[in-house]
Amino acid sequence: MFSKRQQQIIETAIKIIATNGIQNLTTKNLANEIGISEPALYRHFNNKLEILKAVIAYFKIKMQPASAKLNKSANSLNNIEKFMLEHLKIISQNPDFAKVIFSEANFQNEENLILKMNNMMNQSHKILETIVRSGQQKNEIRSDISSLSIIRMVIGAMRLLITQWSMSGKIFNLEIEGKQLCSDLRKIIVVN
Amino acid sequence: MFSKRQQQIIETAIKIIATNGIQNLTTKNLANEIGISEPALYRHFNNKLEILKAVIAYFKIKMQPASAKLNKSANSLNNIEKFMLEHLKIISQNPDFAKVIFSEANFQNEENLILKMNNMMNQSHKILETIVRSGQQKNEIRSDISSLSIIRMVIGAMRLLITQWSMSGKIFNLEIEGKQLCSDLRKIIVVN
DNA sequence: ATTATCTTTGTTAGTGTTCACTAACTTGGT
DNA sequence: ACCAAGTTAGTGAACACTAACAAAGATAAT
Repeated sequence: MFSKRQQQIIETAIKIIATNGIQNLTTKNLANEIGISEPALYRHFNNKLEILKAVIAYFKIKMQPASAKLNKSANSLNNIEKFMLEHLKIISQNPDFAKVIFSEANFQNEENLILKMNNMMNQSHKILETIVRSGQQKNEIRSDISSLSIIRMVIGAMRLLITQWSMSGKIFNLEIEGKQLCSDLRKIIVVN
Repeated sequence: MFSKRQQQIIETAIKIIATNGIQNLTTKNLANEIGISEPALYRHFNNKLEILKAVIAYFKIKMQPASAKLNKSANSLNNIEKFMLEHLKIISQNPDFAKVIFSEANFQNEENLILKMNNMMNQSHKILETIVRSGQQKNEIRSDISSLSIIRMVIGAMRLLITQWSMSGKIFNLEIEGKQLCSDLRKIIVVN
């Protein structure tokens, strides 16, 4: 899909956005950071927008394993736990992702980028929705609260946790804190 | 605090950010939208950064009433509900806020702006923390889950709801959907 | 094995456009 | 007469991107 050089450009772009903000992602900074000239970038991407699109596609590829590991037949509470922890693990291993991934607003000016970003997010939501719904049917998850609310709590809390981790300068262990959040979420949605 | 003209500049800046993204907040667009010349802006703010600082200060002023209405002696669950609904009400009445308020990443390049934005957010968190802690002490809120997790669920779910509302083009009623989320949150944290 | 050709990937130097901001002047109210 | 708040015209710097050329490696003909 992406050549070695393209991957290097994408990863460097992510690094720049994460450390200095998207305003500092200029062709000049990007080329300097890699150690090539500006026009060399255009041998690998048609324009800057294509680079941003590639960044989003790159996220998608990297995040896919988090959902792939789910086993639909397993206990739904365990699946939610796995869903959360796998996501947190990937973010934890790719710290630069955190700052970029929740800054949808940064891509606001380009219709296509918003759509791509939203699609990526919605994909995760839909997977979680399937788990929650089946959990409620199997009477593993309480049904006196709407599945939509549960999804909003799970994803909302998870995203906030990641944001807090990123904003704090990663002073706490994301996966450990995630496990605490996970077990608390489990307690409140489980059927007694 | 802010003169009439300054307020107009701030509100127009928010409008531009909300509709076209922060990349389109240029002195030219801002001046054109107001109907004055670019240099006229500089009669009211020293530079563009001061305008962005004013935008954040403006949010702070507008959001304050949401916390001011809380009654510390009241039932903590009612207080949480009021906390959420008052916030949603203000966002609902100022739809442009939504797109700007959660785009902290946009201000990433300016140290001071991040700090100001974070302070604003943390203020809300601390107020909610006080409510939750006292609710657990009064045995109105269950204590087998950490207050931190509860705060993350409440604020996380609320922020996600606002994001979804904003991203969807406001196709649903934020306050009605908020009430549903609120009552579900209440059910799961209440002591039975 | 050597030479010729093509393709890929890089370079230097420069384009027009847009940016935030300024100098200097004007107008209108007190 | 003064001062706040506007104007026109223009600044240098930074932006994404391009034209033209150079080097190096792979392929293929001699």
